[in-house]
Amino acid sequence: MPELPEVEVLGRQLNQELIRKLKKDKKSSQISQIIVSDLKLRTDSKKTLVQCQFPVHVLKIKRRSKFLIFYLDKGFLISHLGMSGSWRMEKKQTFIKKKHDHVIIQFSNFESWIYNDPRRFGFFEFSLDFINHPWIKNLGPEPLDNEFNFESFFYKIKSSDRTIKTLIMDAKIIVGVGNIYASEALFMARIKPSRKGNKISKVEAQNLLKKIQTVLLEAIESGGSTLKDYFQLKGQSGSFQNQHLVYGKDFQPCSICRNEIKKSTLGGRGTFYCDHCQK
DNA sequence: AAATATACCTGACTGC
DNA sequence: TGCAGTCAGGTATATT
Repeated sequence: MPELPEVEVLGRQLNQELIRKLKKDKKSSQISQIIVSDLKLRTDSKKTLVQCQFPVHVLKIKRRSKFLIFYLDKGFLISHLGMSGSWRMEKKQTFIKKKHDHVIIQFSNFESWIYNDPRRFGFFEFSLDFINHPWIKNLGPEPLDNEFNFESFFYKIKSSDRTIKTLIMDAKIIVGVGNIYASEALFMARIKPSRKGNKISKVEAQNLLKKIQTVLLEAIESGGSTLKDYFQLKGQSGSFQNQHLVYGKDFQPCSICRNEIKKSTLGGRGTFYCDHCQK
């Protein structure tokens, strides 16, 4: 499900919730325990959690790439939603458990944050140092970072024989762009997804970066895209799916030229584009 | 070096 | 109704 905008929205909501907790009383941001189901996610969460000393306070929650990082007073919780993960909150100690609840963060005031993930492609680990965590340390730059280095981005593109869509979905080159927003940004930039990186001009790359940033920001504004599994903290859907221009629109008319939107496969992923508008 | 396949999973949907 | 096959917002690794 979740690409940068969806994770960002969730992170902001969790952080807001944390601020609300902190206003109430200090103890409400204190985690008393974390309960993990026996079914493994991508990795064995339990193995890493034995290092976590309870109780522990949550200080803030931030997104890095498609990961949510919970900053604790000692260490970090690192969460990734995979394809079908979601977080929800429960106010009461005795809440109704749902199928595929895999992680329960229980606070000292008995409120909980629960991670649910049918497909279990998600990821949840405790780590003393997230910067050097194997899944974090090789990540490329954030597209919405003011310090984003365009020259370095363009160098990686122009020196590659790979298709531009796989390049912008490569987290070593730029993080947060998944299968939906890659198709959307390329359409907005009028670039065919199958173009090779070394055939992209500097001006095109500049424009593409701008469109990536635009589409991500707009999606955040809309609360993300909800196709099926993505929900916000209190179960709300995002609405950006209503603004998709090409993703999932094969056989439908292009919003610009009215020719049929096409679907192909690149890097094993469904890819949507307008053959007429995108060069 | 890059494209492809495989692996990790469940669930929704299609066609017979 | 059931059963097989396909596909899905991700990512790492192995193989061609």
